[in-house]
Amino acid sequence: MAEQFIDISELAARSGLAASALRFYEAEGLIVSLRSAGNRRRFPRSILRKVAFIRAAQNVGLTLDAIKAALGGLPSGRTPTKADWESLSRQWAVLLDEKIAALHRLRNALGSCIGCGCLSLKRCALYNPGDAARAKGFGARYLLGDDPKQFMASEGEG
Amino acid sequence: MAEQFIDISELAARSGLAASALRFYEAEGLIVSLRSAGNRRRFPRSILRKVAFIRAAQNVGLTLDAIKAALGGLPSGRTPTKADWESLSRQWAVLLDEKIAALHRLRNALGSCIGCGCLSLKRCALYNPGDAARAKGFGARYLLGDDPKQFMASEGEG
DNA sequence: ATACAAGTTCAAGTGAACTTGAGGTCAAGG
DNA sequence: CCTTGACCTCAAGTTCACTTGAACTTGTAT
Repeated sequence: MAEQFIDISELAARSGLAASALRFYEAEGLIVSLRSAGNRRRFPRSILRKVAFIRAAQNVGLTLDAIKAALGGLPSGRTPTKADWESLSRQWAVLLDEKIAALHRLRNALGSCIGCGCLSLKRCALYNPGDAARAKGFGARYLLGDDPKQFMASEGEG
Repeated sequence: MAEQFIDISELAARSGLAASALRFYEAEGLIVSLRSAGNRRRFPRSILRKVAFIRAAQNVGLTLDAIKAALGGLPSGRTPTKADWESLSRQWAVLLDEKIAALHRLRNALGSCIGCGCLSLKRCALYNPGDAARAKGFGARYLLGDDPKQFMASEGEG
């Protein structure tokens, strides 16, 4: 029933992305297209899945380069197989869990902050999650899920 | 005991930001500094709180412009008061809840995806959260928390 | 046949958030 | 006094993910 291929405008409409973005993705090697006699792009329907995949990965915080690398093992025409999905999904799930945990930390800090009287900043969870700053550089970054490298590096300071 | 003011290198160390980033923030009007006789920046200790505030806001997804606007009501030297914190914290809590919810949707989709056999893509939650695509443009974007405007605009299509 | 929307390529521009570099100043140690 | 290194300013460069514009071709409707 449905056409085998879709053109860039339909892909744009169905994916919610601008045509220019899709051309950009193709230029970057994230997606591939066949061409019509008149050189128009013809995308197989499976491209929708791939684009959804790309957007999802982006939302998990991956760069387009990283996504390309993740898809890189696949022969150019191929869309992700079940195994590809499984392995990538597991990796992403970990990233997502980390992101969610970081946001929860921030959310909770914010919750206690709302009624805490932040002007007595010694006790403000958002300002400083531990208690007083025991190590230099141990500010809100830990709370935000950033790599607390200074903290790790200078333990036993205060 | 502690000095009243800190210099840019200490602020950089304690906040985890590069000095160049802090100068940039100052140029953008997000933070303010006094100057020593020799024109070096002298930050009051409360700057740490303000920087933490900025980073937290950024992590919630606000742009520096938005953060500046949020802090804009404050007279230039002032750090956020309890009332400021409360109102901003509430706004952020909402944003955070939305972000967390979006990530949970993605996480759950991913969870069911891991074992779902994505090649039968009709049933893949990540590919299409509803069931079949009822409306054009209703791909992963809804799942990702993006504004599903096309969906809203073209109801009653499929 | 003509018009015109929608497609094409390629180069350049955009905006956010910084970083880097050039060229100069200042404070502390030997 | 002199060097060294941290600081200063200002302009320009960087990265990411696209968008925009110019110049041209194609497909469709009248």
